[in-house]
Amino acid sequence: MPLHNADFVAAFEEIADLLELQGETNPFRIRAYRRAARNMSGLGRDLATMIARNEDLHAVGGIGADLAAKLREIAATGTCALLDELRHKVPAGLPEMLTLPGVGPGRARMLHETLHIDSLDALREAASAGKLHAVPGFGERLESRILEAIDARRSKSHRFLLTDARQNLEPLLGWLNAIPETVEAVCAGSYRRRRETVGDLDILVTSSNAAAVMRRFVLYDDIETVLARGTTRASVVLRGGLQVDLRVVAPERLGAALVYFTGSRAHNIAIRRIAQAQGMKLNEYGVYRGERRVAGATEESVYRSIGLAWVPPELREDRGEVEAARTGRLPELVKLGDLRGDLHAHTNASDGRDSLRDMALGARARGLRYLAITDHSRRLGIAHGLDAQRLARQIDEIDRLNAELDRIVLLKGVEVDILEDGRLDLPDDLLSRLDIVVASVHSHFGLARAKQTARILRVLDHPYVSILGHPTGRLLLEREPMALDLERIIARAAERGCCLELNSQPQRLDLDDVACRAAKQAGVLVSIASDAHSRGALGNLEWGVAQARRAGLSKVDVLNTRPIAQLWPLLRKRIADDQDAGTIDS
DNA sequence: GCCGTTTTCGGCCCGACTGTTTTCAGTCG
Repeated sequence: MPLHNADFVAAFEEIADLLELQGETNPFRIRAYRRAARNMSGLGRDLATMIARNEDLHAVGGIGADLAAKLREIAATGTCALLDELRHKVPAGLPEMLTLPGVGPGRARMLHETLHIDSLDALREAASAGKLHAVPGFGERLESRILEAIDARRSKSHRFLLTDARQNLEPLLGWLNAIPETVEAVCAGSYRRRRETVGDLDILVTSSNAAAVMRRFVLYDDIETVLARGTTRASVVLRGGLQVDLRVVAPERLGAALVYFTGSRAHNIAIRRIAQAQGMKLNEYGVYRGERRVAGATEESVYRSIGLAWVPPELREDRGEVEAARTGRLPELVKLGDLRGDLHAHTNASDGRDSLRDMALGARARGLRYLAITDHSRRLGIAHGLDAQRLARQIDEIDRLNAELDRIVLLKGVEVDILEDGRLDLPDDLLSRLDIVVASVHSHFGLARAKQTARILRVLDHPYVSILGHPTGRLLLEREPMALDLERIIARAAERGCCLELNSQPQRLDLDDVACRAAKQAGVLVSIASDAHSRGALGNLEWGVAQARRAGLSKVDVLNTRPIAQLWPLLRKRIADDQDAGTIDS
């Protein structure tokens, strides 16, 4: 049973947690495991394969001889001696206590030593019996906060889709900007980096009167709990369960504060080390050489002062962007305005809400020059999928509309279902009449990895498939991605000239940023597609573009940045290749 | 435990806030 990158990451994270709980005195040893885990999770290559091929793991970053040996041990046995030993030493149940606010390794250890608490249940019981506040380092307030956190944990998930975050964010920014003492309120944090889900909102307010802003902030109607409140910083929880961290800074420090508050933590650490190496100090107030402040008003000034180009927020994950910023090799990221069209949309012929015409006009209103109509195929009964006759009629209808409409072209397409064995849900002679075929999985998500991979590889080999739709089938916060060997799929897509979709529905964002980066490196074009089921949902493209930017994609890496004339050969390339090879009749 | 414009040994990001304390450790971002 080959392990996945997530398994190696989990093992190292667990080692780090257990080392902390065990009272490891060298914090840098713990940090080494966490850093290696983070690098592995953003790798975009299959670690088990790298290990099997005896490749140099040093390239992952943060992995030396010792950690490399542990990875090989884990690959071979599923675990390693150190992990086993630590699990034996540290009571099970202590690691999950680390996830509670206010409980770190020190207090978790203390709880176990004094009250023999070794699970959340035991902790809850002790807290509600009032036994906690007698423990050194604990008091009544911490006791009740822990109790609340355990109960809240049971009812709420703690990450949010970007769209849900935005619904909370916009009115709150409005409220903050309406405070007279506010110069400007802006969003930072993982939302600004457009991570696919966010755990909280980080908001930065510039003002020369922090106290006044703080007083007004905590009066915001939607606040359920105030977790912390200081002179320049506060944390609250909104009614929907979303945490908001607010920071007030002087206007002339906005740049440094934005860098600091946008993160990621890993990126911040990386750039602070660079500052330090040059004899400077970087914090949320500015860049300092000795006592002298040399930068901080703008983000550009902060990066420039330590010899870096400004890094777009989406790239700030310490995945190579710092080195790229140092050497002038940052990619020019794709922008929403670069998209010339959209290659995945539905109408009311299947499960969409709007008509062909409305979808066409909606796309045109957004400045798009083409829109592929890709309704579902017959197999997806629940979506009223099209059979051969209905699809043939839709093709004629699109021809009529195209003759009538200007400044927008509809492409004739389908989102054809991938059957369990990798065959498609519509006959080849019909698919051959279409401009574009998006093939997607909507069933049998649970196949074993080898079988699922073979299923998808078969699809990529199909002569009429232009794009693999939402390749992993994941639904954020709901459904895990299918078990797939993405490295092989990307390699095959490259070989066959097939494109991969970055589905822009905020609950999909599929492929993710790491896989899109791997696709780019393999030379596979990515289709940023709305998968809109209504005219309004064409706006999904914004979310997809953000993930593409996180992946470091440029305009040239994205299929649908091309004008329509350049699109045809890319959609039909493999048919041409196969015709050249004589495998298909002209 | 990693790693090197400085270093093969000695560094390893930096500051705010809380709670429990009477000066600071632990936690968090």
